[in-house]
Amino acid sequence: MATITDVSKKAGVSRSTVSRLIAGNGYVSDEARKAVEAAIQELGYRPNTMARGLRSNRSDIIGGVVVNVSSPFYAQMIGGMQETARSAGKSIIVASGYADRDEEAHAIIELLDRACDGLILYLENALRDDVLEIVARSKTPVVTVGGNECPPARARVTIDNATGAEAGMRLLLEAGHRHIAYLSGGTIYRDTYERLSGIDAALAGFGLSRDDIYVEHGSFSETFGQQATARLLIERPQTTAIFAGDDDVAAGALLALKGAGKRVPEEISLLGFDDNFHARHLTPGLTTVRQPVDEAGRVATRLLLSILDGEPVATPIITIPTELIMRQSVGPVRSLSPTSRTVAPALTAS
Amino acid sequence: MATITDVSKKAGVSRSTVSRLIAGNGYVSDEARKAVEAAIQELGYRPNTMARGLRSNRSDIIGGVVVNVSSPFYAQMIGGMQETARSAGKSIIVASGYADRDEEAHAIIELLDRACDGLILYLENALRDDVLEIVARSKTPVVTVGGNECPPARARVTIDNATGAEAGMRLLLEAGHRHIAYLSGGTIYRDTYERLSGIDAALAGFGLSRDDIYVEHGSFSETFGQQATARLLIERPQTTAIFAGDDDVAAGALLALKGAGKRVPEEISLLGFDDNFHARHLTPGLTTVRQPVDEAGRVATRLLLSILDGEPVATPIITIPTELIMRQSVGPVRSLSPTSRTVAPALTAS
DNA sequence: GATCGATATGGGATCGATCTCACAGGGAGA
DNA sequence: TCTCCCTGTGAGATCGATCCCATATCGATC
Repeated sequence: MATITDVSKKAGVSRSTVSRLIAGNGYVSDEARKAVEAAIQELGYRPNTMARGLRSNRSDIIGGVVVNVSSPFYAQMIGGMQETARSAGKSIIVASGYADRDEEAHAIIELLDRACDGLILYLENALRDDVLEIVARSKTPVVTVGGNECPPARARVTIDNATGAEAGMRLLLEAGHRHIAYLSGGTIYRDTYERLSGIDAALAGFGLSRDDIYVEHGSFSETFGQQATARLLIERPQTTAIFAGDDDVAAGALLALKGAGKRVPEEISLLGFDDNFHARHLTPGLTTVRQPVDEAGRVATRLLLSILDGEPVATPIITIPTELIMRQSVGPVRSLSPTSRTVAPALTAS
Repeated sequence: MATITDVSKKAGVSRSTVSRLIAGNGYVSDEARKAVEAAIQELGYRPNTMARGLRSNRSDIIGGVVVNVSSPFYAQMIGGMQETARSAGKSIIVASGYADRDEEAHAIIELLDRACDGLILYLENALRDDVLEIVARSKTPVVTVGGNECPPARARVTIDNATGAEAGMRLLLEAGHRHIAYLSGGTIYRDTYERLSGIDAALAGFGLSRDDIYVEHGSFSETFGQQATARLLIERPQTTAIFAGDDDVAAGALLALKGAGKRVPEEISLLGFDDNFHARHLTPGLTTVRQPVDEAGRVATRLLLSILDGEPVATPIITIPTELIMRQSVGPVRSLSPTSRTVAPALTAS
């Protein structure tokens, strides 16, 4: 591979001049510029990233940690990150934290070793103390997405769980539902509490409180949705609507409902959260609160890029709005004859 | 950050000794080893990746190009790659090629600029000539996955499309179907032809040929599946089974079938290909040919790692077997009374 | 006792860029 | 004319590791 010295020799200038031209700083005469550009072209010269990085202490690599790169949810976020990073000439290395504190620690340290210019973290646990110190010492700027708060972060991107959950709950209440079950996710997540506060707000708007609905905590998984719903059908048969903590929980709930021969939404309404990849493929299509996770990835990356450019971060917390996606799984309550056959509810499909 | 010189000073040895210890080659006395290890511990020393890379011309980064990192299909593959690479102490940078020749070229060049030790490519187009030359000149080993052949590749991992398609078609034939439509993907993919050859083989086993079924070429998309199926229902109402080019096509087909009030599998059977993320979430669960794409990612990475270790590549082409996943969308043909209500077919659910 | 190989260590060149500093020429203003 | 600033260029130090080579010690073998 050609080096900068080869280029400088061919162009009859010094390495410094070539370097200045490439970096776009300092003075370069038109004559020199042309000669160097021709030499670069002819030799097919590409600067050595390592040498540059060693000297300038920049790698042009952004590190990302998500729960699991294989999951469609995070894949979307990574897509958003990559798109944005690419337009700034940076690449992305992602690692999985597998929702495990030590795995997350390992992933972060690995990324720091790679001299990432900055980190975007979607963690499920608080940072281990030793890692916290290492991150701080490295002075690598950090932006977090979703999840819980994380001390070293210079900025945080969250999705507006509260308003999303509020809109979802209001949808159910406006459809006349009063026997509502909320199958929440795990209690270790900030998301969970934010959503609950939104639910409270919606309930309050109808003169109700959380005591007027049934709330069960579990995990963000299909299994939980299925098991909790199966239990629910036996213990609380009066339930007319289920609000699932996320679409996985909703998918599980739907399996249980179908298994019990319940028609959705005629007999029971089902509302999800996330707008996962498969939400629109469920039957009936799942009405859900969309979390624009790709947008979160883009925003987080943009934030990090501007921090790297030395721009002051105006708003250290950016909240991304959710969106209610209307499909077919929520319908009006049938209070008098809950098992009677009804026409499909008049909600817009998407 | 502490450097190797700091460590050597603290331990009272030379940098060379520290370097030898870390690299694990050359001789280091027990005494020196202990002193150095203590110093490393105390200073929290971590070798500078850039400096190491510059000198040794290794980055410990593997570059990957897939069609689209956001897609669940490729996310799975990336997960497999990452898992394997991690255990060898390497990281992965992935870029999207968006099935566009120039985008793919751009992605590859970007990865080469990052001095990736090797590349894993899942491309949809032949490499641009100039890129081919650059890759060759860089001597970076390349492993390709799926898709078409790619000249610079030292090894290739393919998924056994032919056998998979053969097994799928045989399933339909054994269930008694004779009016079969195959909604194929795009004609630019090698996959397409491999699957067709498998289909031919299955047909031959029943004394039939491709002329005895209906084949339509389109693209690997839900839209194609939906439109082609809608057309099919009008123009070839005798069809009793649809074999979709992939699960997206199948999802589209299912939408069209439901839209037309057709019951699956009672009135018409539907078979997919891939075992996409949402295959099991469709209703009915989609019987499909599983492409173990995560395994392909793992195998490709393992191959690349052994090439990087200088091991001779015994088998330059590795074929990964597919697997028939039995769910509920394929049933026996109802030749006499195609619209009569039937019980669910006796196939194993998964 | 000389030779040889294995063990152990350090010195210094090197990878390919960036970046600071010194310096030169030329035009403007005092 | 002298000074000062702007433009333009190159020499050389530097980043933090690796790696080749020289050297030293020690025990075994002839």
